[in-house]
Amino acid sequence: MEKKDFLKSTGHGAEENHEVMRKHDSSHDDSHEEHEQIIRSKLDLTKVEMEEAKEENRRLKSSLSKIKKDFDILQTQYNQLMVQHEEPKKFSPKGHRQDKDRDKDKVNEREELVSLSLGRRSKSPVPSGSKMNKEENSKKIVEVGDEEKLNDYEKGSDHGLSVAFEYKDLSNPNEKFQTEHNKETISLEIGDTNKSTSENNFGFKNDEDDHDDQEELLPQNLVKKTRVSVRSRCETPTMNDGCQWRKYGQKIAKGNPCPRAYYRCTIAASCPVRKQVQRCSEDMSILISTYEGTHNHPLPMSATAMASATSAAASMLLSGASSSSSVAAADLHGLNFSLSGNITPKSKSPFLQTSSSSPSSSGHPTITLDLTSSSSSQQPFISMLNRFNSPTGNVSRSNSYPSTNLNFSNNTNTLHNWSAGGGIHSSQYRAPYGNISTHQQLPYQSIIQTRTVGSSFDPFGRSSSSSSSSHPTQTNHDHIGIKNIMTHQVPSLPAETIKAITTDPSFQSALATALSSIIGGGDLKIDHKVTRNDAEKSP
DNA sequence: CGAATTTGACCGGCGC
DNA sequence: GCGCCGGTCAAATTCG
Repeated sequence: MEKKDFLKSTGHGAEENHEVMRKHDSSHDDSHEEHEQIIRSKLDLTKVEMEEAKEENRRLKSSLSKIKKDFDILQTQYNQLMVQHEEPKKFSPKGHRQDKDRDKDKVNEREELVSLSLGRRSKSPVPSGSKMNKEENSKKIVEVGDEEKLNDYEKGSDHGLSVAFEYKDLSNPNEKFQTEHNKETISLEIGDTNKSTSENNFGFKNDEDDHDDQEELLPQNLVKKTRVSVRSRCETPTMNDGCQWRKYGQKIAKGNPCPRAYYRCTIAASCPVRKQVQRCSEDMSILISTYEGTHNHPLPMSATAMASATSAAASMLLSGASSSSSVAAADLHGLNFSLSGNITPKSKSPFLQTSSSSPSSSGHPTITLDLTSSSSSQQPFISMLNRFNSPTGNVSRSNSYPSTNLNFSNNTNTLHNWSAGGGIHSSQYRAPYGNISTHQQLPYQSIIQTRTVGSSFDPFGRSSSSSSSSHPTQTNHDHIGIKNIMTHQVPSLPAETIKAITTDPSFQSALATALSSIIGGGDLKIDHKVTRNDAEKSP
């Protein structure tokens, strides 16, 4: 495409050159040589430009192929997990074949739209240990849920990937021993949200009813909804996060002269997701966007990137809330994820001091992604992710609810990249919302399942385990394995969990890919749709 | 003219 | 019970 345009333009330039030549021939024979020289220099210049364009095209091609490759890898991993997760339930050869076909179809459908599920749900107050034997608990497991069960749960609406981080209080000496001597692993569950009695589900809610049902049924619904607050330097009124929002209110909040704007997701009429946007009273250049609720519809690819980050943040918050009072920090290649497992006001950080003016301080468990930067570098967010060198570990708490700060502060001004980037009308900006669960995770509802082998994650909810490589189609373990994740104390597990996730090359790759779509100004319109319904409809 | 935004009114939760 | 405050509603207004 670019090449074409370029050739077109250069061709046009050549014509002009010829015209110039003709003019000179007819009028000034004396200066003919001089003009010829000029034309030659022009031609040389054009050639150089052409070479540059070729080089640029080459770079773009390679980057595109890299993105494609990453996406393929993620797809493959997801397929593997889906097959794994269906296999235990399919005993007949027929069933197996159906799985294959279904898997095939899923690949095709996935190319249409990715429904990324990033919320966190807890299905039951019952400790997971009640259903799992100790052996299972002491192992890290990668559960691939039964799709039918999931369907029961999700009641036939659109489905996203469900990722669950489970944390278990390893009070059992044996289990402690394992945590101390074995590599920590993290349970990543996809799909089956019913199987486990306690799990954190990252998933789209399918509809408002589903959402409401959940709130009615769960004891933890007594606790306020979890929010993810994103602090970013942004000149525009709102951040471009990939979603469409409609403003429905504005208020001057106490303690902050800047008005707080209230937005509602308009991608789907019934989407319960809300967003609050407010400037920081201490630094007007900082925009605080707070997301609440879970989308009940597929997200555009550009919106899933932020969703990935915010879901990780939400998982940290909730895991942290369920852990002990120690503060855990994970330096993820410089992406500083810090969290505090305690809810004591003493753990407030300087960051939190600004929360009085932040929408996140309204009594909800809030996690903050600090994307503010100290410099005005315009490097892409991806670069930041790759560098991950933030030295600080901000921990924030708001009110009596756990609040976690994910400090993305680095040398880059990620805000500009994440924000509208100019040119996009505020009403059409793309917004980051993680599909964050709206329910508070109670400590006993979290489980960390450990095993002696590493496991891997990716932002799309896929997981793999080196011990579960029995699946014939599994091919990417080397790529996604989590390396040397050691744990010594239970309290540090949430941070370690995040570390495990974010140190995973595949995670970074996927995140970078997704973010690319945003940074690219939305030119990369890849709407991938993965809906279970569609998948099941296929033969 | 329809859609989006603005803005004052209203409601519910919470603390005193 | 009252007042404060955050959040939402909905009529009025603005915008494209």
